[in-house]
Amino acid sequence: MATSVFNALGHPLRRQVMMVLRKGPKTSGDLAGMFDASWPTVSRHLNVLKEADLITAERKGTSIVYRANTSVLEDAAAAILALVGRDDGDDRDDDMKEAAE
Amino acid sequence: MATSVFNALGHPLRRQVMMVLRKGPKTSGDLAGMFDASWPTVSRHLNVLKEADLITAERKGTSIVYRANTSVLEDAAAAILALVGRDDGDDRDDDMKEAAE
DNA sequence: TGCATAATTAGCTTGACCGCTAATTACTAT
DNA sequence: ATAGTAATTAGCGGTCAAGCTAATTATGCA
Repeated sequence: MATSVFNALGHPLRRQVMMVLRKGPKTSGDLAGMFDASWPTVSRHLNVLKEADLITAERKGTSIVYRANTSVLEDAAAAILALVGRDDGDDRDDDMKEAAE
Repeated sequence: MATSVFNALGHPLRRQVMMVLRKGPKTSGDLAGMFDASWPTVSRHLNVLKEADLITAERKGTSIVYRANTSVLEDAAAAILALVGRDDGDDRDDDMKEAAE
């Protein structure tokens, strides 16, 4: 889960999409028109964000409306802060072998 | 900058390294011994983290000691929170064309 | 010097990502 | 049914990430 979110955010265009979407919903066409990339390219980036659950898609007549999913962003921020150690995590287990995600 | 940080965090093993390092410095050998991956593989992951400035490396005799760079993690968390819009960002500019990183 | 240990770099293979154009699906309206 | 607009999927070429083993560099010590 965290992996897909961070990978999704690991592309400038996708972060810019999130920037736009945080101010309100937009259709795929709206978003495609805002960037230099071709429409199909933007469309695939949107799909990456959707797979990471960072945005939701809803058909509205002939268009598809995208919305930001802020809760997942908050979770991601929390995951990073957990890495900082601010919460003084008491993870008494230093053996990471085959304990992957 | 944000791109490299998010991409670095977009791998489970690298996040686990950060988890370990937040509790204190470790040598490359220590870290390599904690995971299933081969030493060279771990070494390259460490390099990715270093390129993203998430960790620092310092030679200590025959070993190399790695330390977490918490400030970059905090910046990353802040970057995500900025995407959430909690700060009510007044970015009056919706034209993203050729304004990449 | 010469040997042993620590760690990285080199080289290779596999699989994924990114961007494009062209083709296809989905829906609306006439 | 047909045409038109919205959006995604298919397919292609190029590049980059991830894993391994083997080779190389760097340091410490007898």
